[in-house]
Amino acid sequence: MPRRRTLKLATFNVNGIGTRLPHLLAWLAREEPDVVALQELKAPDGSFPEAELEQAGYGAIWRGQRSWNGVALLGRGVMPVQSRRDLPGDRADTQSRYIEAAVHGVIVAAVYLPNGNPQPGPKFDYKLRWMQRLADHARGLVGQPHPVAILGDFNVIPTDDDVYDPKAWRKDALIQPQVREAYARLLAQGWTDALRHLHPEQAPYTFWDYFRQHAQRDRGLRIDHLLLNPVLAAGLRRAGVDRWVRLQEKASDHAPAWVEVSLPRA
DNA sequence: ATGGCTGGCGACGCCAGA
Repeated sequence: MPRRRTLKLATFNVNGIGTRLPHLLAWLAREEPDVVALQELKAPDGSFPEAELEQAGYGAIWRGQRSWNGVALLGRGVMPVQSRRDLPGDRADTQSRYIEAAVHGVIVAAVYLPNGNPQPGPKFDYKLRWMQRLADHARGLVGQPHPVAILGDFNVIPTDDDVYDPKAWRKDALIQPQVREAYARLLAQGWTDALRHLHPEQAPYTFWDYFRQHAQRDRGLRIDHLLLNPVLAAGLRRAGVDRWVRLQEKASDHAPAWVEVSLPRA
């Protein structure tokens, strides 16, 4: 048997890197993930806290945007080697929602799917087109002989088990049948939804809105997902959500979600 | 059934989030 190594991959929608930097640093120090996908930086490229993350031991690449969106990839002790900073399929799309790199021997895509509200409407149409573009690109990744992960905020509630009250969200873009079908078609390429796979009865939520103390009462949604191709899924060991981050003062409305995988040593 | 909260922007209230 070849020697193996364990890697922890995580995704975290920070809802503003400026406001959330202390939370991010505290979480990195406590949980020590090896690879991190960040979403909703809500900051231009020049405002990314490169030095603070380097001080914390992480190399980073990012694609920011003023006010909205923005994604990044972090590598513990290494600099991610960027392979893409755009999702193919629409040259006119300028929103910062995709970045891809090799990190610790894994090809990792950080994604921030469009919210899609209100639906129906142009924003919902954009969401569906974006999901189709993601599926087209992912088809070329899933069968790679290397480990590949797609990590991020998908803005998709996959099933009624992934929301505290499906009725309360029935008109929302995140739960619409077309969106669920698009997500199911993506998975059918051969991706493993890691949280669902290891928690088939009740997968943990990853988002709780700011209303009515929903975080404290665990009335949430599972919309941040970690998709693994078959090579990587073969080494899947554990998966979870660091809900303690969501319960901090001034927290993001999302918590970090993570997987632990065992890989052959290169 | 509705409105509840938060961040960014830029200067008081608005847009967007999910």
